[in-house]
Amino acid sequence: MLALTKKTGYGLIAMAHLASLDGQKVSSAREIASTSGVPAGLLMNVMKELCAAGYVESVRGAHGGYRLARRPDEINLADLIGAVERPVRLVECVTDEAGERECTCELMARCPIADPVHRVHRKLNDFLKKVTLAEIVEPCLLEKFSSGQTAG
Amino acid sequence: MLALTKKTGYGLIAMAHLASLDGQKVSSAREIASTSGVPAGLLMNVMKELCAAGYVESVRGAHGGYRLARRPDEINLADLIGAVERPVRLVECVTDEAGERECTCELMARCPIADPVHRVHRKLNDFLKKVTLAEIVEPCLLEKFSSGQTAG
DNA sequence: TCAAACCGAACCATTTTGGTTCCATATAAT
DNA sequence: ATTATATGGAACCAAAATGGTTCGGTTTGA
Repeated sequence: MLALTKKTGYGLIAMAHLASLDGQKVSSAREIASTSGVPAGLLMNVMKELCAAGYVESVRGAHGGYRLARRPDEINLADLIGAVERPVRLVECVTDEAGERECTCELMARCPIADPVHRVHRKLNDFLKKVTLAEIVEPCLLEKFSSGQTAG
Repeated sequence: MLALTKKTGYGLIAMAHLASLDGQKVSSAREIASTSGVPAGLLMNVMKELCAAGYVESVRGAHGGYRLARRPDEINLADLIGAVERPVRLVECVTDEAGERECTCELMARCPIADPVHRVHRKLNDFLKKVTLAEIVEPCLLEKFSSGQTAG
């Protein structure tokens, strides 16, 4: 459908939330969920994936939670998508993000559009790599500095 | 999954095929299917949709088939996607291609990322609008003019 | 009249998504 | 120690989307 999944959307919302925290503070998945209105159980799963992918750090046990593991401008949409949903793949016959063909699509031999479409795929990926969490999160940060830390 | 559906891929292949025909010649869905190795029944459906959307013209009856209804440089990927699959929609809360919100997403009121994500959606759409059939089809056209009409 | 082609509409199996639930482990507070 | 709260890991399921088929109808050239 050429759409992000809800998991990615929820992940973005959660990362935006975490970006609005200061210092080493953590926020639990349940907390993020209730603040943002996202289903808690699903968000828990997403957070685990974000953690496994190294975008957030977890603190276990009571008063635990998550915090960002990288600066927002070091996190881009393409990688984030790869962490919580299947990787971007404009067409089936391109599996790695560089757009190289590795598959054994039977159409490939006579497919008249493989090369140009792979080129488009690479351009799409470049585009997504340029979209950073920093710019998605920007209004949240503004809010953070103007309204004095009401989140949480 | 942020991927085109196979229908869109098949549609592109078919349009590329049609672009390689000269003049007012038509090619039947079955013919395109057997040439390109795409499942015939499904391609028939896709062709109907492309026809309904005005990208190809149909000639009914024996010796009928399809031909392009527009110049390849007047057909862009964003519109084509809209014709054969559900429209591009980076997130749920944006339904029209301009990226304006029209939905009534309950998260909207407290969603911290709606505006930036909509901005990204618009940029994605602009990108897809710039990808024309002409550039996807280019190698086919080269083949057409160099090897003297072997296709079909 | 017949066969080839489009037209319209169901119909179905598989895959993906969205979401829940359960159990195990870690840890702060009592 | 016990308990409440958290993550970690994995299975599980329903709903939606996709990929593909099929059937009956209409048009039209031979």
